[in-house]
Amino acid sequence: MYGGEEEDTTSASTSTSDTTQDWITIQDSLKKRLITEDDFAWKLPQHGIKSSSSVTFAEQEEVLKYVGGVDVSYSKEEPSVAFAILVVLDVESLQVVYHDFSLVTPTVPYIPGFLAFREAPILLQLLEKMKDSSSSFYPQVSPLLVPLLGFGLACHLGVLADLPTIGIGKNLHHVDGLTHTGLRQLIESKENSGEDFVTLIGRSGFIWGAAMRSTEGSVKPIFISIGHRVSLGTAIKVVKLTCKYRVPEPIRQVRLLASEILKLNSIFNGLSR
DNA sequence: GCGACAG
DNA sequence: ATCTTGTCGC
Repeated sequence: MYGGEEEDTTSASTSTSDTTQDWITIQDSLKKRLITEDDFAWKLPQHGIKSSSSVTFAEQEEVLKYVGGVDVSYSKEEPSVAFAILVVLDVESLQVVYHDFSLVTPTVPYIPGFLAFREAPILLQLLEKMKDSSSSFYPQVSPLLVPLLGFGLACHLGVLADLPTIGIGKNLHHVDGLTHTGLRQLIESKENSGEDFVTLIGRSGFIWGAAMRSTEGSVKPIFISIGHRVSLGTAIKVVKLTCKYRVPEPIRQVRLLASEILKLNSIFNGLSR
């Protein structure tokens, strides 16, 4: 695409390029494969209760043990350098039991609304590499740091990897009538409901997700949305299990590893000039 | 009117 | 996204 075919960035963005048109088509086909209810073999771990005496068949079901965290981090100084990172945490100890990363050169541009086309393929590679190696730590579910969106990275990667995923946002996006003040009012009206989360329903009636106070002391909520193969109710329970601080541990740990890797990379660059 | 609009 | 030290507070 050369002269005269550039995207109009000055006026209202009603124009869409050929690539984004293709992406919309792909997105629509992935949407059809999205499963919005619980569809997995494991059950949530029992909290505290340990019956050593009576072990029934029901109790021998697979229990959730490994929760994944993925991220793509970009080097500021070197635009051709990025890292895709995967960690897996043991849900009981919240310790990292597996980590892997790959150096990637971003080729797909970042276009708002289409982040998944840039990041899902490289994250999928890490998951498939892990699956191919028959690692016993392969995640049973993975939260991803994404805001509440209709069909974002969490859904996109979930479908591609056929992995149960959960969307985690740190901020509220003003869509479908959801506003900061509206949320504030909703929280106040539900203050004595005994729940530590509120369900976010848009003007259209669509359930976008939930806002949850993830830690006792935290004022600012996190925003939980459906990814693939996990219902909102289950998503909330899984997130609660992994919240030591406001941001769920799998995401916090993958971000910590990301900053370490970027730091080392920048030191390495510094030595060679 | 301006800014913000996942990274 | 990426860049950041110390500092305040529980």
